[in-house]
Amino acid sequence: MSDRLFQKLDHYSQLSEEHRQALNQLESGTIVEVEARRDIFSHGDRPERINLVLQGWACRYVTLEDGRRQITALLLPGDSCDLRMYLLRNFDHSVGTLTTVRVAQVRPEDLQETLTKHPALQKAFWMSGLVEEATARAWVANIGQRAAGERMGHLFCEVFLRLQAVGLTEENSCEFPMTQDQMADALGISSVHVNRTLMDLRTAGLISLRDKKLTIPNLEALMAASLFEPDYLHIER
Amino acid sequence: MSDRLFQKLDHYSQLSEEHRQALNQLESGTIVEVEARRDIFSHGDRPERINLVLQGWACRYVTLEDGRRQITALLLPGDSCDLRMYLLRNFDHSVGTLTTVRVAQVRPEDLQETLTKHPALQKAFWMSGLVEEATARAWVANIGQRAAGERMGHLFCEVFLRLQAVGLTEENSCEFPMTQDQMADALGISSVHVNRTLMDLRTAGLISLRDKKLTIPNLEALMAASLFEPDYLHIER
DNA sequence: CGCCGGATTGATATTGGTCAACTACGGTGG
DNA sequence: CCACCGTAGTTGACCAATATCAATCCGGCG
Repeated sequence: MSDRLFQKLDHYSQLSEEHRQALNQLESGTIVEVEARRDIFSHGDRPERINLVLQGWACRYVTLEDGRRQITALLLPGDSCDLRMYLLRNFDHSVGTLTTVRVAQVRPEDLQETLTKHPALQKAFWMSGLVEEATARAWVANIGQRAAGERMGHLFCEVFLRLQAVGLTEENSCEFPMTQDQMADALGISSVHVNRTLMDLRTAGLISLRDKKLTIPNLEALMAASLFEPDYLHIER
Repeated sequence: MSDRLFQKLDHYSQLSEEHRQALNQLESGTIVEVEARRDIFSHGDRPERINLVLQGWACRYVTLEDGRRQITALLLPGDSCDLRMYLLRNFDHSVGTLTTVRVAQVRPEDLQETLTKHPALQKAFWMSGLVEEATARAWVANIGQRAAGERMGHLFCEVFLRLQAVGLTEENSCEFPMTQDQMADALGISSVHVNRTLMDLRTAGLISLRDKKLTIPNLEALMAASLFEPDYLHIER
């Protein structure tokens, strides 16, 4: 009974207890536990079920023929791996776990039915798709224009705000279970450089990161240092 | 009477003459000509009308406070600037023209009505949204992992295939009206480096580009050199 | 003719990548 | 209990890609 999805959607559209029930209903079907570093689905697969992340972190990623890998999005609790994708013949990217992940598998028809019955949910899901698209564009700008330190800071800000929106932060800290290798794949820099950049942010007092726990003593400061503008997340309510 | 939108959507969903009529109908309302280097809409604006590109090139872009700019997507004839966005309160990015652009402005209600009447169109529009999202992810991977030459080659391949899908290529060439500064903003490299990288591709015989006209003597070769995989475009039919 | 935007080129500075070693630490089998 | 191993993190030395700065060139146009 995790409720992250409800919390997230509630930012996009005014939701009621009834909607919460409907979502819980959806999530209460098949629940699967996937261990870390496994694919939830892979490039080329045919979409069949819709996977909702209940717990743990996953990511979208693309691999080039020669093995280079780019993580293109993080999937946190409350996110959907493949909402809407069942229209496509094949997935054009993969989704893999970063930690152990618990997903709810939903049949597209069931989701469809729920959405038809609840227009507010329909709107909320629709908006969450828009936000995902906006986030992808923000990542393009992040990787294309920002220097390593800003880039990493931007990622930390995004993660913190997204986790906050689903109630997974404390005062000024949250879980951050990615390894430095994974961060390298997400930021488009080498893992050695991730390590050094991390040091810089630490010695600048902007963050601390130990034992998979991220602390941001002054979020405003980190946002300023990273030129982070939160509007693309559309967390408004 | 440009028909690019119809040609594009016809790749996503089996369309008929009737659908073509419906689309022409939609596009026949307000038509606006926007000169080069103007915004069609700007970051922070409230979405009101839906803009369809009939002719010319535009782009989505984000600017950082200090002036750095990243182009996050190209909008070619047949593309929509802001389909679906009217759900959002404010735009989180801007759309600007690269050349003189002719756009059709459609009221969301009119589009909605057409889509309700024609499920095949609804599906096609839906898919075009998915493709746009997939393209954004491809750009993340492109900028994050590829070296300058591959990156530029990837862009050329994408543009060529997208223009081909709407009937805007000849044998092995197409228009390519971007300046080197604009390419720099799209690829996340400096304009000087764009120039040198372009030289490399030219001397490697992979492309020629003169007077805004791009020629790709051997598309297979360019795709291989750029590690380009076309599946994210979902041009299947 | 003179100006201007874009393209081109050279010289030099930085950032970030690569390779390789070494540390820290938790888990596992003997 | 300890030797061993694997994963993740850290560090140093060196190298390659790309940025920056500054000229110069070129074609179109008032």
